[in-house]
Amino acid sequence: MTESQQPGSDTRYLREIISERQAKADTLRTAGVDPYPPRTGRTHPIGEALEVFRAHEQTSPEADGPDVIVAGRIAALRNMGRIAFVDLQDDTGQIQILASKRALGEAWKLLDAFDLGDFLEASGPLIRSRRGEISVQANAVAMLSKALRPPPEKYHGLQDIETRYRQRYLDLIANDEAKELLRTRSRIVSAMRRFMDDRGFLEVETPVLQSEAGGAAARPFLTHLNALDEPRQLRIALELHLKRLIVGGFDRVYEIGRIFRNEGIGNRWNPEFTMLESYEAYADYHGVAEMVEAALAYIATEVTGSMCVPWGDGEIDFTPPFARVTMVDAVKQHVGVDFRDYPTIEAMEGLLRENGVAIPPDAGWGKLFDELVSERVEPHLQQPTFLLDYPLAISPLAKRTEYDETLVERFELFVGGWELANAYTELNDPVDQRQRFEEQLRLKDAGDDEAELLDEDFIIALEHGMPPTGGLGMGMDRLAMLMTNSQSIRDVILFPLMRKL
RNA sequence: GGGUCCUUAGCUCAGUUGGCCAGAGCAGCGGACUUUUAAUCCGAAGGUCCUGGGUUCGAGUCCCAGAGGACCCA
Repeated sequence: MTESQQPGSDTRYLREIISERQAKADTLRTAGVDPYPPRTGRTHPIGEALEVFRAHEQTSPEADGPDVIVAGRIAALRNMGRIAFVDLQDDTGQIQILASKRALGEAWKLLDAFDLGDFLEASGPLIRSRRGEISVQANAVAMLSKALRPPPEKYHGLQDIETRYRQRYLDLIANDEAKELLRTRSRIVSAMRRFMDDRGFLEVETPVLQSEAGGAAARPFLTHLNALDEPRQLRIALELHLKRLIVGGFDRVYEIGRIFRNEGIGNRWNPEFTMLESYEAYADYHGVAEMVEAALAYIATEVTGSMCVPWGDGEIDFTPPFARVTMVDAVKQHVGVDFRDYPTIEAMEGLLRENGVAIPPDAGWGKLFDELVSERVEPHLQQPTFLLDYPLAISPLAKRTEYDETLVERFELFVGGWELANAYTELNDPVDQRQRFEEQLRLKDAGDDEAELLDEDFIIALEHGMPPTGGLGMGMDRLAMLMTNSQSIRDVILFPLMRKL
C-alpha cells in the first residue's frame, strides 16, 4: 500500500504538490475568480456536443459548428506556448478544447492555474482541428473546480488493486474498464427490476433492523437500538417479511436489498451483499424456475447482447431451458449412492470419509450433507443447472415433496459451479412450520450457531393463511460477476469491505 | 485458521551474488514551442525502499516479528 491511502500521512513531496495547486487556486482568487463557482453555463454534455458537430458536418462541412459551452475534468493538457490542447472528460465522453493565446487574450494567463484533474468550462464554436479532432475552439475558459491532489498516471491507469478498492473514485477516474464494469452491474440490477416490474411484481422494502434475524442459515451482525434500549440484528435474508406480505394479499412482491452475514470474506463473499427475493402466490417452485430462466436470458441479452456470455476460458449459455436434475440423482451420479440411505449423522460422516471430504466439527446431518454436495456435486454444475428437491433437514422453510416426506420442493440454481439462486415452494402449513423451527432450536442448542430462530409473529402470520407460494432468492453480486466475467466479487461492488487501516 | 507471493517518488515500474550518492517514464516545478492528442526539446528537483527488530564492515536486497494486500488450501 502507499502513503496516500492513509489519511493525514502525506509525504513532504505530496504536500508540496498540494500546496502548489492551492497556490494556483489563490492566484485565481486574487484575480477575482472563484476556483469553486456554484454552477456552470454548460449547454451540452460532451457526448451531445460531439453528436451536434457530427450532425452539423453532414449539412455544412465547410463552416464552423455552433457555439457550445462544455464542462468536464481535465484528462490531458498539451501546452504549446501560444496554443494549448485540453482533453475534457465527462460521463458522456471526451472532447478536445483548443485554446489559443490570440483567442483568449488576457484570459490566456489563467491557463497556468489549470492542472490535470481540475474541472474546466470552455465556450466557443465546435470545429475540427487540423489533425481532425473534434474540438471546441475556446473563446473563454473558466475554472469549475480546482483539484488539490494529482490524478493517477494517465497511460497505465491505476494498477494497485488495494487502492482501486479503497479509493474507488480513483479507479473510476483512471480506468475506463472499471467504470464500464460497474456501470454494467447497475444495468444488470436495473434489468432485473424491469423484468420483475413487467411481470407485475410489486417492489417493496422491509426492515433491515430486526429483533432476531431469520430466513437463512447465517450469523447476523449485532447492533443496539438506543431509543428503546433494545438489541437489534441486521437482516440476513428478506424472506420472512416478504412472506408476511403474501399473507397480507400482495400476490407478487420482490425486494432487491442489502443483506448482512457476519461470516467469511473471499472472492465470492462480501459481508454485505445484494439479494433479490421474490414471492409469487399461486405459483410453485417449477414456476419460479421458469421465471428464473426467463430473467437470466433477458438480463444476459440486455447486458451482453447474447444469451451466451464469456466465462473464464469458455462461456455460459443462459438459453432456456436450463438443465434440471434432482439432488438424489446428482448425488447418485457424482458420489454413487442414494443419500437417503445415510439418514444418521454417523452414516453421513462415514460417507464423507469414504469420499475424502473433511468433516466439519460439531456438524449435524444437514451440515455434513451440505459439505458433501459442495465438494463433490456443485463444482460439476458449470452450465446453468437447477438442482431439485433438497433434504428437509437443511430446508426449514420449504414444503415437503408429495413423493418423499424427507425431501422438500426446493431448487438451487448453479452456474459456474456456484450457487446463484435458491427457491422453494414455500411452507404454508403453520403447524409444520412451528415444528421445523423447533427442530432448528434443538440444533441451535446442540451448537449449530447458524440454526434458525423461531419467529413467533411469522408463525402467527401463517396461521392467518398463506396461499400456495413460490419464493426465490438470488445473489445479485454473483449474477454481476457471471455476466461480466469477473473473478472477484470486489470487482462488482463499488466499495468492497476492506480491513480498517 | 494454514501456505505462497507482493509492498521502492503523487502514479506506473527497474534495482545484479549484500557493496560508491537507490534509477527511469508519466505527473509536478523552471524554460522553449501557434495544430497537439502517451506532444516534443532543455534544465533543476522529488525517497520513512510498508513498520520494528536482527545478522553484517556494509541491508531496498538476508533473517525474525508485525501491518496491509493478492492468490491457493481448510
